[in-house]
Amino acid sequence: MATAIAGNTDRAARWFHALSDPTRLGIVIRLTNGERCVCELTDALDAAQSRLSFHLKVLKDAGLITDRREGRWVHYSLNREAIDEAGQFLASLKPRRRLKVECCG
Amino acid sequence: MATAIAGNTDRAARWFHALSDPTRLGIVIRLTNGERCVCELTDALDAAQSRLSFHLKVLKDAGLITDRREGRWVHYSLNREAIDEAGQFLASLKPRRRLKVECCG
DNA sequence: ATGATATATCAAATTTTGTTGATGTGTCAA
DNA sequence: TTGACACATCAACAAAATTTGATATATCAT
Repeated sequence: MATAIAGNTDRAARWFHALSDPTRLGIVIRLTNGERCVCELTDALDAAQSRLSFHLKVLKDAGLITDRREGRWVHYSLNREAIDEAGQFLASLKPRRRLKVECCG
Repeated sequence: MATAIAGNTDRAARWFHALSDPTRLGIVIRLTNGERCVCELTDALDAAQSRLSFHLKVLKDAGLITDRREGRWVHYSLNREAIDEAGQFLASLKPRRRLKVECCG
C-alpha cells in the first residue's frame, strides 16, 4: 500500500540515484521501446565503452534493467515493474489529509 | 508531449538526483500532507541543523520544494507540479511501439 | 589453436556529494 | 539594544560517484 511504498526510502533512493544521471536516463529512454544491445547504446550515446558499462551496471544493480547474453552480445531491457514502482512512489506523495498545522506557536 | 518529457534528460536527472537520498526522501514524505517548518523536520528526522538545511537546499534548487518565511520560522512545502512532472517522466517510459529489432547480425 | 569482437572489470585520478562545526543573518522579546 | 532563537551559509574534511585507460573474459570465425 501507499504508506509502505513511501516508507521504503532506502530502496526508493537507490532507484532515484540510478536515474539521477543524464547518461543513464539516455540509456533508459532508449530501452523504452524494447531490448537493445550494448553496441547500439554505445553508438547512440556516444560514450566510451567502459563508461557505458559502468552506467549499465548502476542501472542493473538498482534493479531498473536486466541483461541477457546472446552469443557475444548482451542485450539490456527495462524492468517495467521497478520503473512502475518508482512511479508509484512519486504518486504516493499526494496529499492524503489536509492538515492545517500550526507549529512554532 | 511524451517525447519532449523524455527528451529533457538534464532536468529529469536533477529531479531524480534530489530524490536520491534517504534523508531528502524523508523530508519529501513529511511534506506530503502539507507545509512543515524546519524545526519540525529537524525533530522528525533527527538531523543536525546544517545538514538538514543542506538537504532542503538541494530539494529547493531542484525545484521540488518551496519555502516561505513567517517570522523567524521558514516553512517548506512540496512543489506538486515538479513531483508530477517527475512522475510523468517515468510514465513516459512505457513502450510506445513494439519493435522486434534484430541487431548485431 | 589464433585472432578478432563484444563486453566487463579494475585501478588510479578526478569530480561531486555529504558531513560537521563555526559563523552569519534576520526576527523577535524583554 | 541586547540577547535568544530559527535558520542559512561557509570552510574543511570525508566519503562516494564518475571517468579513463588498461586488462580480463567470453564467444565466435578462421
